Amino acid sequence: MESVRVRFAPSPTGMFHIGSARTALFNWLYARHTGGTFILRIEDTDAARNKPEYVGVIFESLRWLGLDWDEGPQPDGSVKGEKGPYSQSQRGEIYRRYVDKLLSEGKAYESDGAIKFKTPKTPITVPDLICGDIQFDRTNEPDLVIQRKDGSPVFHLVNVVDDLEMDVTHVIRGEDHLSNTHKHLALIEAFGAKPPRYAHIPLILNPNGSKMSKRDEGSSIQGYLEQGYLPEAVRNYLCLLGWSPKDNREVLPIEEVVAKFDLPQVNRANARFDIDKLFWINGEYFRAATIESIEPLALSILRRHGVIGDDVDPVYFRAALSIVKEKIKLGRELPDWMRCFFHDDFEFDPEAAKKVFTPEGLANIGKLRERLAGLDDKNFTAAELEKEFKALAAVSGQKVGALVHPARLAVSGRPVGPSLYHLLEVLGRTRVLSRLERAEKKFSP
RNA sequence: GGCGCUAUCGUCCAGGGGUUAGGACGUGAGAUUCUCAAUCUUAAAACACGGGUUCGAUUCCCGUUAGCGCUACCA
Repeated sequence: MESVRVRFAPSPTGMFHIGSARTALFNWLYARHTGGTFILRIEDTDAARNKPEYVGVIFESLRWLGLDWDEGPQPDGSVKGEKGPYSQSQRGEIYRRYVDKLLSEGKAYESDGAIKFKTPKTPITVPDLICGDIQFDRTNEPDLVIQRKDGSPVFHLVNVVDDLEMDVTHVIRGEDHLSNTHKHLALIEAFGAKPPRYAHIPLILNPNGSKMSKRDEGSSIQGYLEQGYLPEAVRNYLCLLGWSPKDNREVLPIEEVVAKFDLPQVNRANARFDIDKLFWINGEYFRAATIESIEPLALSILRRHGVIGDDVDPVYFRAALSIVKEKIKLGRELPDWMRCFFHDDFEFDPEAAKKVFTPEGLANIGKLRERLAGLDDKNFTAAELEKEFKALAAVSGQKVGALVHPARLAVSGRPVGPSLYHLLEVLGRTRVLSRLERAEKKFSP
């Protein structure tokens, strides 16, 4: 049995589409499952749309998703693999050779300056690992342009030639190519070569069922990166679009997907993109993540939003992050939740202030301040603070919530947040006491 | 228009000739908690339609409809 060789062949257009990400993922999964080779090839034949510098977007997106490739151009400028070059813009000579071969054998001809391939008009069967055998009646199939008037080769030609030259054994690609595959098979036959196996995976659609295009909301991988999604979560979600572990589980480690993944069980129906489910999966990963693993993400988002600068006390930062992390699902929520740890000049939620900073609420803040002032720095811990709150509630005959809510708003400006006792501990005695006093003065009539 | 693919809760995914058609997200209700999140309990929610085949079809076959794709000197 020959070793599996699959390829992912994106165009450097400047954005990395979520559908491309899934195609790359399924290729990668199949390569890793079979112990085969995953090739990255750059399809940059369309000079008008592609820019060399955009190749970096492809590298970054693949690496962010954890999809490593065995052959192809590398981010450091080197090239791995013996079947290169891996950018189509550098393979012009190879394509010309194939076109000449067709020309000299009378299988192609010139027409208005372009070169056309004489498409056979007989029926053909396209065998597909996911969709099964599909028949195409080619009686009315027009001849295929394989080289433009300007001498550049078209997609169908380069795609087929590259797959042949790179010894690709399995072509795993979007279903939008299914109806094109008979053309590729015809070309391969004309070259006298053995075709790869094909597997067409269904498309990702918008929530409304339309095709997800570049401009659609949520179609760009960079968008997820910027919003603070975790790559493992995005990857996990993508695995579930068209594939299933069949045991009703949703969150599962990639190693397990690699072990179980196979082509015949890939679903044949298009899937709609469900951002709510991705959000939920991200929350699962977020909560399970260690502080160390999300710290870089948190630092970069908070810096980008001006919540912190370059000099942050790492111990204080981690303490704050660890109590906030339990409450949120997405990195993007961090700035709002963490501002109060690093800034005194926060706004008070006006609605909450109206509701909580009542005369009673403010009186409670005063009582709290007196009571908490009795604690020293060493005793300013969540456990001790909880005791104090409960004791004060007991002596004043109130529910502890009557103390908690004004206190939270006074120290953070927000009606929601992490566990209050932990919040107070992390903020520390000095900040807490001065903020309690400030709120008391500011909101007293 | 022609050709191709597809069709199970709103969405994603199981299932499969006889099932109370299962799980997850989301939604509703309740419990718990200092808020929120989480967690727990619970509810509503689907086999597109019409013909066959069969004792029996959501499952197999055909058709219809709908969605998507291809039909470029785009990829």
